[in-house]
Amino acid sequence: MKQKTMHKNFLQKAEDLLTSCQLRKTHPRLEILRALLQTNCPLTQEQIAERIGSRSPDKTTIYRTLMTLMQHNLVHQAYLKGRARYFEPAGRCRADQCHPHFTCTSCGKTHCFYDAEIPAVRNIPAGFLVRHSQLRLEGLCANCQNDSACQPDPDNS
Amino acid sequence: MKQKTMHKNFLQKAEDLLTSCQLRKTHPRLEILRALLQTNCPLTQEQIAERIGSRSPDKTTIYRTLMTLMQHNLVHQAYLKGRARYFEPAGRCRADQCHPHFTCTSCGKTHCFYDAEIPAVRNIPAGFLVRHSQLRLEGLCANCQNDSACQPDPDNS
DNA sequence: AAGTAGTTGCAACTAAGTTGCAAGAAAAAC
DNA sequence: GTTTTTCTTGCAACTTAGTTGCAACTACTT
Ligand SMILES: [Zn+2]
Ligand SMILES: [Zn+2]
Ligand SMILES: [Zn+2]
Ligand SMILES: [Zn+2]
Repeated sequence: MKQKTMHKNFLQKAEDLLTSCQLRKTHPRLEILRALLQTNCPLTQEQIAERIGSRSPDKTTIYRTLMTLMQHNLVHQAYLKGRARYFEPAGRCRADQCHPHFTCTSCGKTHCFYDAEIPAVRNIPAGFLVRHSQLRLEGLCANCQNDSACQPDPDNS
Repeated sequence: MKQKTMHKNFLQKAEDLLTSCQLRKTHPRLEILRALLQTNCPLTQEQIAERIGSRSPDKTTIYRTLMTLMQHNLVHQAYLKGRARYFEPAGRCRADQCHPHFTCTSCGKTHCFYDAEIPAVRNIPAGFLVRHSQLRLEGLCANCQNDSACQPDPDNS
């Protein structure tokens, strides 16, 4: 029951977001947006496809849809380790700064710190106009601190 | 003269760094380290090869050398826009935080803010042990603020 | 219901990075 | 200073992540 309600809500929210940007409410867009809204960490194209499952759109469509959603500021990228691009809903950040992302060096999981705040940076060189900032944090998550077998891995890139 | 002196110094520094890690002082390692030490912004494999010029090692060697240098903490990665990996000498950062990187949204150039400092982040969720932080800044560089033709480009990824 | 403009899937392609392995070069041993 | 050992390199082939062109399709408009 509760599941179904949440499900409905995310789909409804996806529709509302598309409407607000005057974008067509196509099946791929609704599914992709819903997948992003349902999770609380940034996802790659492949992870989005996995979560949608067998009805997932082609990867080309996923990338093109993400580009469209980024152009309309419904989605943005997080810059994490590794070569893949990570996407998440915009609108969980302030205009001048994204929420920080924490990646555990032991288990590799990334968490969004929605409520953490980046204080103003000191000693910005003269002449630069800073408009936006993003913070990447690394360390150990609660699980990996407790589990003695988990030690930070110095060469995971 | 001054050029030659600086040149000599960077090569000497590269040798010293390799010695300090008990790594063999091979031609590719010296050239790659020197290329990184000579510049003041992070470089991709391709940019390193360009700067070394015709005597540049194979790209496989460049990547493998960078991995080796990272394992010995002589080099680390910067996480910037785009798909390529960027490398720079370690040792221009504090242990708990890298120096911030500023990327101009208009011209795309990246600058290292060696002296800027990230104040402690507030509201880190309980249970997480933060060991390291990296800050990415975006905005307009001095040139692009003055040049009226330069406007921030919302969709350069 | 028909028209139109925007969207999708497929196949082929590109860019960035990795792997296996034989040949080559540093350092160590003699 | 030559030999031996061990580490390092270059090449070719491969993988992964993302992009492009284009014909078929579908959401919205009239
Ligand atoms: Zn962990
Ligand atoms: Zn996030
Ligand atoms: Zn600029
Ligand atoms: Zn830097």
